[in-house]
Amino acid sequence: MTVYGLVDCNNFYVSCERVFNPKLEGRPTIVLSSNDGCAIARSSEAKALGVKMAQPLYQFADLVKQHDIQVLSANFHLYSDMSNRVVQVLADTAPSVQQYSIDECFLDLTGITEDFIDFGRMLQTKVLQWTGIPVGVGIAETKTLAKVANHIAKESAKSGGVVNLVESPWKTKALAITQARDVWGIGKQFTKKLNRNGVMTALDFMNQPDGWIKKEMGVGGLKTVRELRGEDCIGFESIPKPKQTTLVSRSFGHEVTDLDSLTNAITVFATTAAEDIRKASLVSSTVAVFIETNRFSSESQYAPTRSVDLSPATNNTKHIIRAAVQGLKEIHRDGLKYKKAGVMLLDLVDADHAPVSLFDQLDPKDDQLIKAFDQINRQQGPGSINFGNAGLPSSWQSNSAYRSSRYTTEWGGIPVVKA
DNA sequence: TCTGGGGTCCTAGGACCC
DNA sequence: TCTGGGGTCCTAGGACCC
Repeated sequence: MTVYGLVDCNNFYVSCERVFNPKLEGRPTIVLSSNDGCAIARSSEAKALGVKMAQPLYQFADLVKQHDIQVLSANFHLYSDMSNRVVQVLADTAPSVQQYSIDECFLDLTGITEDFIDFGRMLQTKVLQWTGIPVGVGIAETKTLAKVANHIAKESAKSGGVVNLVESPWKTKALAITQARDVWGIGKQFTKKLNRNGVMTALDFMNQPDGWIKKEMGVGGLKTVRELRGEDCIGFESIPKPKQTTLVSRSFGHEVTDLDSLTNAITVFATTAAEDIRKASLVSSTVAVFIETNRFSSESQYAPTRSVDLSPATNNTKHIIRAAVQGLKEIHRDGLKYKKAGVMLLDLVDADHAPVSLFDQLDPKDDQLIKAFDQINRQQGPGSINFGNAGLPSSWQSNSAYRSSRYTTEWGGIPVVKA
């Protein structure tokens, strides 16, 4: 039997900000999504004031004023660096770690001989001490149950942030106090369907017949219910699977109409996406580009996507930009106001196992060029050298009015201690 | 005025084949 | 009016996650 731990950072982005700005401690604080759109992280104080997850800023601007809520733009360089530090501490401490998201890790605790609660508390203390990030820990026989345990750990002050459901007499109680909508794998649509049928709690859900669940929720629903019953259906993966797609997209700070500005944005996105897959030693055989008018506007919408084949499969910025810009030209229509755009790289495969066609013509200079490109940007800093017009000032830049420093990833951002 | 970004998996249905 | 039956493969879209 496997024992799973789930370590989840509390209000992760807010906690990262607090590490470097202790004045935020105890004050209602939120972090906004890119373009300063919605609240994507809320301190407990902000939650208590009624700020909802993913709520647009303009909808609670009054609350911000009334209660002096501290508002920050997202600083993903900082968060992903802090995330790596947390994962590192866990990896040094637990037998095996699987990073699940920027703020969550599953642990394989099989074989741990000491008391699980004690082990959880030790992890909590160590992560807090070494990184400054507070975490909660849930422990159980399946990942889905570990998620339940973690959820309870967050809600219940008594737990001190650590809950163990392994062979626990409280398991049934735990499932009875967990709402169906809080179960991992049950989202908005399924919650509606379940509630309509009188299924309100995780326990209710667990007691539904398999046939009904399969019919209403497919094989995914079946997996979830079995996991709740204690049957391990997902398993532990210490080696992450290579990703299959990558996406770089942004909402624009202002509406954009001209093809030049869109070309600039698409060039920047394609550059980032290509760098992304080069780092992972992957190549793509399809690039897809999309543009969108404002989807919240009452005016008619236009949101086309165009895929362009790359042959041979590549991670070369030059080829990827060329394909993306070609796609953009095919879908761009004059006279529309665009609010968002993006570049996707699809069908990613390992660069060493890339399919090669008989008719592909490879230019050895391309390879040298991209190596030099990466080297210059590594030595001189990101964006020192660019393809096309990617380095020019642009009219589409996303809003980011309240961003903190890149404390841990840029020389200029390192905090200074004044004597 | 203002509304995120980045992923995964599953399924239904069409195209195509014999 | 009537209109094979299966297979496979691909894609779009819907559900979920953080």
